[in-house]
Amino acid sequence: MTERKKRPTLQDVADRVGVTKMTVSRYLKKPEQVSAPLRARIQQALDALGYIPNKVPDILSSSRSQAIGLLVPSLTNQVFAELIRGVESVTEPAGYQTMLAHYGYSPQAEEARIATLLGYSVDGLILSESVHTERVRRMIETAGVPVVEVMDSVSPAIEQAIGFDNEAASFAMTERMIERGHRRIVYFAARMDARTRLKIHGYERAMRAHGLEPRSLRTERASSFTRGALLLGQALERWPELDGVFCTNDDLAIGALFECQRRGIAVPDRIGIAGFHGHDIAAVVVPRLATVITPREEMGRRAADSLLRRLRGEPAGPPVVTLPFRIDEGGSLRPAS
Amino acid sequence: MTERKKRPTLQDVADRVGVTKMTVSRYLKKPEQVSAPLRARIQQALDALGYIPNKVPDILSSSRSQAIGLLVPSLTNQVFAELIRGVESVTEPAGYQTMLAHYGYSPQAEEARIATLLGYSVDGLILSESVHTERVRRMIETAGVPVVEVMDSVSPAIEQAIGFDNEAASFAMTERMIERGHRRIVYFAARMDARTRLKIHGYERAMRAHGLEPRSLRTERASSFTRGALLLGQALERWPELDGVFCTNDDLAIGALFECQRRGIAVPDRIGIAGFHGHDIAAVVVPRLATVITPREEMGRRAADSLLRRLRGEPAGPPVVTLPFRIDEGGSLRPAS
DNA sequence: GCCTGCCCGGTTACCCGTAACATACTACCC
DNA sequence: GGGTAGTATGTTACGGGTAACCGGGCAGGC
Repeated sequence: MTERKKRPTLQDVADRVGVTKMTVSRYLKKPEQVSAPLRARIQQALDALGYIPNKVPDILSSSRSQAIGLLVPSLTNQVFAELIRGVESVTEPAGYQTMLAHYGYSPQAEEARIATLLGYSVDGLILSESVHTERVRRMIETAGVPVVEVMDSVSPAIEQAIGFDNEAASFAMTERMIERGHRRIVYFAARMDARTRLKIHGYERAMRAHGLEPRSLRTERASSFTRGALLLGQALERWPELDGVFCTNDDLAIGALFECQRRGIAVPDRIGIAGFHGHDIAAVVVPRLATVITPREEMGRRAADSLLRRLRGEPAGPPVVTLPFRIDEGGSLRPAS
Repeated sequence: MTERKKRPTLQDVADRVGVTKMTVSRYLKKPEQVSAPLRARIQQALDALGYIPNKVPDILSSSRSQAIGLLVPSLTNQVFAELIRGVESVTEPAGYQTMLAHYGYSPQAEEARIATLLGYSVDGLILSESVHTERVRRMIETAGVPVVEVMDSVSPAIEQAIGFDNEAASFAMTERMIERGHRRIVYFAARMDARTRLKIHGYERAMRAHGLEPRSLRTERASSFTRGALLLGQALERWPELDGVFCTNDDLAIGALFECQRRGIAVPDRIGIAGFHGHDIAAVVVPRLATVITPREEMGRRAADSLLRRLRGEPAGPPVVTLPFRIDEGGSLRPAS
């Protein structure tokens, strides 16, 4: 059991058939160029030895891996699961492998992941961030691989950004809450990344535009249902008269919603609650959660599409693509009068 | 912009310094073997060119990639996110790269993913399934890489299984529901994989042991909150007198719980609800969800640990490791009398 | 002065699949 | 029968980092 068996190579298969490995390689890639009798014998040898194709030598000599790297900050966040699905719906049919890496919202970790991916010779990168270390920009530049950034359409892109306008989305939802009669609205933020800052800015701009005072509660911890519940408690202590909560994502919002239930606070009569992203769960809680529905899967599709297009040598398209978002009021805001 | 700059190699760096690439390679791996003045000049050249280490040639010549493959059926499922975290908490400090692949519960897709990973010369594999195609077993055998299977501790393992007893866990929760006074309990299952079958079996065994009639509702669709809500509707139509629902995972259970809220059905008085896995959300819904808390992260840690150990040539340990589960009654079962 | 040993850098070969080119052989035409 | 085209296989070289081995120069001991 401990004798290490070397995995079979093309040469092993070739020896067994009595041809050169080139012929076997041809059979695998362009079978019609190999005579019928040989085809049968080669296939037999492949089966007998259990040959597993080895991409490494080809990557080495061609410097092309037929793989792209996809970086997401987190895997537990539903948003990125849907982004991944979008990317793979394009890369897979095209015969490209997607290498997934996550970096826990840390720019340093992102840098390390990118270095690793480039070490495997990925042909292109999709990043979920618009803020990067200087070394990231340099690496991408010297590696000469195409890059697309997703999730945001505001910050200046390395090459191309495909996303939506976080600031505008946040502004729009805040206005909607105000229209529905909510006034003393508190913003719940978790991790303070660039996108969160944009969203807070949108919220504050909308509040001020209506002569209202913005108030926000921030935590450095990761967002979660539990965290949303905790934040609601803190907010009520600090601003007992609050009548609206706008959360940076659905997790916090759902947590806040449950905490209201637990405390017997009527939603939306006493407090209106809104989330961000529009996940499955927003549609099933009672009352349904008001949320901003963002084009997560579409961003993935578009980004992958643009990347593959460029790998085929086609032009990159516009440097910024802004996809639309949509507001779903659910049942957690006061009804329109 | 369109001139493709080739990414710098060790040779380029060496030329710039006036040494051979071997010396540069040494500097990167064992700097103490290079004289101090050269060290400085090499570092300068590395910075100037922005050299990015290339793992591919080394993988080719050593057949070792310092990477392991981790296969999970789904990324949207919280369970696997935690499994991944457990694996990486071990592989990362050890300097191993984790290559993630998902296969949507399809054995054929699993086979394809494994072939791809082996094509990149991963040094070992962690699989989340105990049922595999014949070709999967053969590939792993001929590739000669160590494998660990997680999530289940019952089915015969390829080499080693680290998991928990799905059947026993399901049996235990069913008994608990019965103890709490629920009798006409319906089982909600989604995708019919091997683990689901084990869980159903545990449920049925417990029901029969108490002279109760097992009833289950199955759907081939993926489980989700929405699906849980739908199943509850169907179940009530078919068995209006049901007083308990045991779901194959928390998502379905939460969906069912909300549907009860929507219909004004009292939980747990009229209907008791239990889920499986013990995610974050189970603890925040009102009432808290009864659920089986499974050792997701620990399975990942143990599996990675065992795999790395074997890669260092140490013995594999027992072929089956059964980790404990725990039942959390939450508030969605009737109180103990 | 010569040998020993160390330090530090260079040389060589290897991993394996495939692009590009070369060659053998057949068939067919005028 | 010589030329041409086409088909089927072989030959060669390449990619880039590193293990294993080699060798020059210098210090220190006797």
